[in-house]
Amino acid sequence: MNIGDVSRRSGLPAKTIRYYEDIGLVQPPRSGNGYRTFREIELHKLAFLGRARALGFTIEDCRTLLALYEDDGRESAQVKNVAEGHLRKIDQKIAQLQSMRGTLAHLIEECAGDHLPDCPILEDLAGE
Amino acid sequence: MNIGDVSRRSGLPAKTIRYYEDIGLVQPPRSGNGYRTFREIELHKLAFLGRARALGFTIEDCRTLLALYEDDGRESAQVKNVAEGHLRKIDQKIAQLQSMRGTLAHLIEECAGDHLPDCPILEDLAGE
DNA sequence: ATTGACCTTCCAGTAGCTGGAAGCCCCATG
DNA sequence: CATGGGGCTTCCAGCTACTGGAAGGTCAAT
Repeated sequence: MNIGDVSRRSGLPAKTIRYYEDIGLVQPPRSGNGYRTFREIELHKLAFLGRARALGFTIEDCRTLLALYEDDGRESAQVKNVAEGHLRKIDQKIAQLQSMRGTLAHLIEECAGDHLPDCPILEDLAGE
Repeated sequence: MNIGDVSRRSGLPAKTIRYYEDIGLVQPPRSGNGYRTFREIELHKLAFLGRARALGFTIEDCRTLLALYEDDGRESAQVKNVAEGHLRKIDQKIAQLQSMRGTLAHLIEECAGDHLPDCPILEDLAGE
């Protein structure tokens, strides 16, 4: 399998796959012409990475999760720990965005949005 | 006012203030020794930027908002338009995060988090 | 032989800073 | 007057996770 096939089958852009090789997440062997050749195992890892990234895990988290996945001696507590840490980060981000959203939506409501220059949004940003 | 004073009064790190000068958001004049000298107007702009950034506006949005703020001929509709665009982006991010959160929280619930290797989180990432 | 779709590497850029090095400047103290 | 400490300067590199593009090699079909 060349990179294009893997890209199609994993849903990851070829550029991303090369990048993942660069940072050591996958190690596809090379064939005589220098092309990367992917086996099912690499495809599987890339699909794993794609799903983990889709859940918002950082690359470093992905590296950890992949290592745990391949470690038969792992304890599910280790995995859960990584996931819980990530969940907390997500919750923080949601809270921050919702706080911004609240302020912003309020300001937008107050703003006439007409042809006149008076604008409560700018007034707020200017500190009244 | 030197950069340290402005940093204290605006709450922005000195590094950030220099960066904002770099990208043309403020233009503090220089005194004989090469130091930036800030007047009230620059401090005011920086505080404006700090508030806009705290609401999550991008630097480019900030640039636009600052220009509108300084333009007496503006129409509040222009400001509202920028704010509404930003609100939509925030809503998209919140939705995405909440979707991730949902999946992740579900997986975490399923995971025993004990000393055994069996882990539904990893199973899900591996595609079952 | 040539075309076109692949593949390769390498460099640069994205957003918004942040850290650190090397080196002036200014004021206060001894 | 020398020295020390804090503040200021510039410049370069690094962070996250890719993405775009250039220059060039490879392969299969016509």
